[in-house]
Amino acid sequence: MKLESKKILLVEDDPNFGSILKEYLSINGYDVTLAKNGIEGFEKFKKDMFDLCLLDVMMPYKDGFTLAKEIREKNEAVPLIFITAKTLKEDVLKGFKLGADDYISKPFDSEVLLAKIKSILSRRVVQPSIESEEIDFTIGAFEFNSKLRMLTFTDTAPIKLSPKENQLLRLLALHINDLLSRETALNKIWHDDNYFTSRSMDVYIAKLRKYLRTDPNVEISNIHGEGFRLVVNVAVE
Amino acid sequence: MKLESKKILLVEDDPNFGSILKEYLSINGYDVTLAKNGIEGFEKFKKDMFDLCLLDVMMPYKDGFTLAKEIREKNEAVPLIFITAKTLKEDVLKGFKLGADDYISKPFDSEVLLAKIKSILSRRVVQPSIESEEIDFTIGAFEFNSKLRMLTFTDTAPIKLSPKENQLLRLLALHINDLLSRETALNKIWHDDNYFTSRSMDVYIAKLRKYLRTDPNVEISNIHGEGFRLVVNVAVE
DNA sequence: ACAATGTTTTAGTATTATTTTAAATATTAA
DNA sequence: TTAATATTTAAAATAATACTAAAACATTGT
Repeated sequence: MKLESKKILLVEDDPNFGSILKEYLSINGYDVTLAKNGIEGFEKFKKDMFDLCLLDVMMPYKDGFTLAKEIREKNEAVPLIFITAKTLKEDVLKGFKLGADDYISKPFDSEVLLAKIKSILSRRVVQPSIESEEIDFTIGAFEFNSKLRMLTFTDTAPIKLSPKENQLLRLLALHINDLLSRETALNKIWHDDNYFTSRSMDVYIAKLRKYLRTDPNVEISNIHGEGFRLVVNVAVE
Repeated sequence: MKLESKKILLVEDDPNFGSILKEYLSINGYDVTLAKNGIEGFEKFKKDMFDLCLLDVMMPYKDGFTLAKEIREKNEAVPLIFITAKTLKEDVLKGFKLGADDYISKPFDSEVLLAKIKSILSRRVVQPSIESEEIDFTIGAFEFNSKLRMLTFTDTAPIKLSPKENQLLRLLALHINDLLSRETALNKIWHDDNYFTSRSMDVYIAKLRKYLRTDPNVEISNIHGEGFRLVVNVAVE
């Protein structure tokens, strides 16, 4: 086991197949954690940091898609590869919509899987994991806790944000006073960039603007054709 | 949503299949260039910048792998997807070894291909091809931020620039005190050099002149028959 | 399973921003 | 002087965004 080996979370309910695959990947230099169902998979995911997740789609209790959704809520960047028994087109597309990087159908050639994993990991720039840990933000007179999804204005009752409102405000806050491109936001939050997701995003921008109106020094300004900018005006004496 | 569509190079020798696929991708918002063999493909690759290449493996004269190798020599980052007629394991592995991001075997479902393309493009880290010093400019008494498209004159409210105004001012600023030829500007911004785009550019020159009038030491001067020059006069004591 | 509640998408209309075209006038080079 | 090139303004054409309300979907608790 190399010192800096990449960590893979493998969630697979078939114990036989699971342990063989784990063994194979380990031999090839990966640090593999095996979970035998979606529930256990999510537990392990929360406890540790992984470079890639390999998720079986068909599992009892909690299927791979549901698990993927939960994982995406915690981490929008970790690469996901789905393992599907049958190559059902709907399943494949559903996977991509959830932000999959790839899928592979059983039975598959282990060398091919290995090549895919390598390809995906090699192309990824190591994300400054800080981004996934930024939780608290100060936006003008607001305090925003993205973990609790709460936006608080000085001693008034906090506003509860919906998941999408929260993700969008968080992205804006991470780029405060700077451009957050439509493309980035759509890819990170909606995992798709088209006319409809774009309209949907506009609706959320309108909602956030409404919340943020309480402080006149805070605004979300549009950069036509590019994206949005969360601006905090500093009062000048 | 048609601003800045992603450019795809499609290299496919079957003219029928090629044009259908090109049409399909175009409808879905991509700017597709079709080359009918590896030689033509490489020519086109050298002439332009692409966001992704779709390469058929089996082609006369120069196969997809050879082409991929040449492309990789020029550009080690551009995503490659191979289209293989047969799913020969050796071929697939060879593709990955050459730095493929994915492969897809004929016949394939076009929606799945589209999902893969989206996934790959959305995950690629937007390489900061623009150096940070190429974002901020000082033009006389102005500060110009080309990322936020803002032109600021000492403590007055910043002027928001439109995309074209912004691109043009940026090009002028990059060539400050030097000639920016009409041809260069038209090709870089309008991607076309004809009578009408030239008139359009004149309109933008007029707009920029209006903005820049605030500082009498800054001017855009014309070089008849050649182009324009952004001049900053240094005050002489 | 059901209703109640919350969330997200879709749809429609209004508004605003941007780009191109047109036209009238001015300037320059030869 | 004259043909080509440049300058400007205004209007027309196109495209992107704002916002609201309703529909569709999902979640939760009973």
